[in-house]
Amino acid sequence: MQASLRRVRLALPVPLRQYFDYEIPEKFPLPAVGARLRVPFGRRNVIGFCVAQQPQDSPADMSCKAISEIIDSEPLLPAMMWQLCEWAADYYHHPLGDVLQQAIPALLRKGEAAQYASQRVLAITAAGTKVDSSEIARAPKRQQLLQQLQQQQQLAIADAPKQQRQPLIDAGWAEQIEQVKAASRWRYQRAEQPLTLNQQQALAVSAINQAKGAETFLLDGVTGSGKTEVYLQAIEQVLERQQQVLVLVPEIGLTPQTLARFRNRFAVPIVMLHSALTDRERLDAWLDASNGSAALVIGTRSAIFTPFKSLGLIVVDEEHDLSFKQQEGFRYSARDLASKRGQLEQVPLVLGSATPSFETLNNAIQQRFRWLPLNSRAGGAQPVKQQLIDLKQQRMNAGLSEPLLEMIKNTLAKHQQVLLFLNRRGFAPALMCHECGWLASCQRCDAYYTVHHGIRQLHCHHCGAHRPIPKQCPQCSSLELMTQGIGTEQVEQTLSQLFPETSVLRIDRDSTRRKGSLDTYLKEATDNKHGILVGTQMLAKGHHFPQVSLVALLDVDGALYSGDFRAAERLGQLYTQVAGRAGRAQHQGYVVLQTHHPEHELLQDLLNNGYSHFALSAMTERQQAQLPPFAHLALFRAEALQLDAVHQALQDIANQFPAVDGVNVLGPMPALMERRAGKYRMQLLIHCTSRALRYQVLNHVLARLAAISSLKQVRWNLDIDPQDFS
DNA sequence: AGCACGCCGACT
DNA sequence: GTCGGCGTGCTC
Repeated sequence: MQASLRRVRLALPVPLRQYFDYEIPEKFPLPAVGARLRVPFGRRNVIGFCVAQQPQDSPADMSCKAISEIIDSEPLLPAMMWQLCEWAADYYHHPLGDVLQQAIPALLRKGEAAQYASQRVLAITAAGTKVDSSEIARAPKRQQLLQQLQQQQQLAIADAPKQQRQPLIDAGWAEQIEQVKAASRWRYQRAEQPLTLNQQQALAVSAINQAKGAETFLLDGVTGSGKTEVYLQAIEQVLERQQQVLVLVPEIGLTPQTLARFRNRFAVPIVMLHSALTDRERLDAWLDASNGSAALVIGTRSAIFTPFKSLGLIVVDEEHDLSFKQQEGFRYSARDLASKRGQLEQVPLVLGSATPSFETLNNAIQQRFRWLPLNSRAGGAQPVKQQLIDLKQQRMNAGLSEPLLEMIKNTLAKHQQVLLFLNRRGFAPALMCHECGWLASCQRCDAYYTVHHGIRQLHCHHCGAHRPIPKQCPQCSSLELMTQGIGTEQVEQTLSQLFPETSVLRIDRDSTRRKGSLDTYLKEATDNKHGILVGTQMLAKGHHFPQVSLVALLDVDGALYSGDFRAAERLGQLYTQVAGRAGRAQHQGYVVLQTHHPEHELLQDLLNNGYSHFALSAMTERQQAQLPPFAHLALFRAEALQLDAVHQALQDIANQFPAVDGVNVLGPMPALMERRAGKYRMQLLIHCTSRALRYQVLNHVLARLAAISSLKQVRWNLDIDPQDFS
């Protein structure tokens, strides 16, 4: 019968919503569910995970290829991680094979054994143990090495120079052997005394420590209120119990300073997972966490998939940060997966932010999360003074109003720093003909070219196309071409001219393209080497410049009237984070906002009543409009060279949706940028009143898509809980 | 997603 | 004459 077929079902690392069955030749044992296998797939070899042994429904008349290798004799991942991946594949309606692939380090994806690399070590032999080291007293270096070996049994090759070790090897006292690092144990040790907590901090620490099982906490604290100290003291208690801790931080927040803060406090093995690691270092870190050698793991988004031997606490710092959501392929939210992981492992989760996302705030309001507010600023820092500058009727100089220039002048006179934000890099966002109004636009996108003065080029920020700046209008041949709008490059240039005595530093994607230059610039900025800092959002996150006392957002109008319903939330977060950068030290801080709409209600609310109040009002609007977090969205995106193919494919998807109360299908509609890199882009928005409904209806629809031929003409994907509608 | 096959423009 | 551009189709 079918059960006699020696077959396995595999989840392969391809974005296809199906499994693949393979024969197991007699010479192999049946692989364990969860083990990796190497198999031929099309014209190449891939590594997949076994999801079922001897699948009963494998069609006997279908011929299957044979596997080529069983890599793991037992499941690669602990049961908990396997469950998390299965849950994620299900929740995000994403193929399990692709989820598993993203959940493991690159070397494991390539079929490497889940082991430390073997290292050559110098080990003492039986003869070497017995020999009296004074025999070679005339060669003191060698004698010292021998004594070291007699005490420690072995040494890394790097610690034993060839000139000294070779004679010992020749004498038969020592030998070089290949050795695999073993799991190590640690004992909790505090390196530095904790700070004294204020009442709210103490309350927060004790609430977290008394958590039963999988409780989630929102640590809601303004900048400077001492969130980190709460993390540290909550972590300490977990480490004391010999349990491990996972800390997730935003992409940009993983700085040497972050690490230093933890290192200084705890004398335990700490592992950092950041983008600069080699594949080998990543696997070693993964193993350290998995076998318990690491006490603390600090990492960005993908660190949520790190297996632990004994996890005791998860912390997500700056939980509102967008970098926790992966924006391509498997579009998971590490923050939301952290919540699921907390439930699976029955450990508490701490979400920290000065500006919580509306999703998290709503969960706190609904009492699904326990709300721990911290609202007193530590160290008695003065509150910043806020100012709205109405740009209507103002004379402007490269995006800078006269009142703002005056404030910059005053700040520089006091030898304090100025921080300016403008979310547009380049010199100007467009080039226009003064005679006929022609605008230089990208051939492949629905977008204008951005003018970059420094490199004398027009750049399309959407497809990367570039060309020289034309001298003449191609439409009317006029020579009067002028730039339109302001970018960071222009602000930098103008400020350098206006304040020739002051060093102006620009920090954006263009100025920091060289590896390591961001760190260098940030260090220079911290050391007060530049009076004025101009940058994009990149400059807003997690950096503290003690000498900054004036911060300004040069143009916030785009966020007030944007097509994206989350724009106001983001502005509120940016403004609040940025305001926290002003005057954390002893001097009075100022934060300035330039706008043409000073009367805008949300803006007034934000300035007069603070982020929490602003968030509650903005959330009322969301509730009235039935938008997240009061509804649950999914977004199908599709692109292709022919517009009608894209439209047809999405229309066919839309037609699969049953008419159900609580499910609304909106579209197909053009994407915010309908044409990008030569392709037409459209989207289909699915709006549901509950998660459960969304889950069911998408399962129903996705099962039917394989039969739809129009989908083969386009590239499409599905985004659950989309954060961005471009 | 790869990877190959397959058909049209600028090079040795 | 080919190298290579990426459009199209397939993967147990």
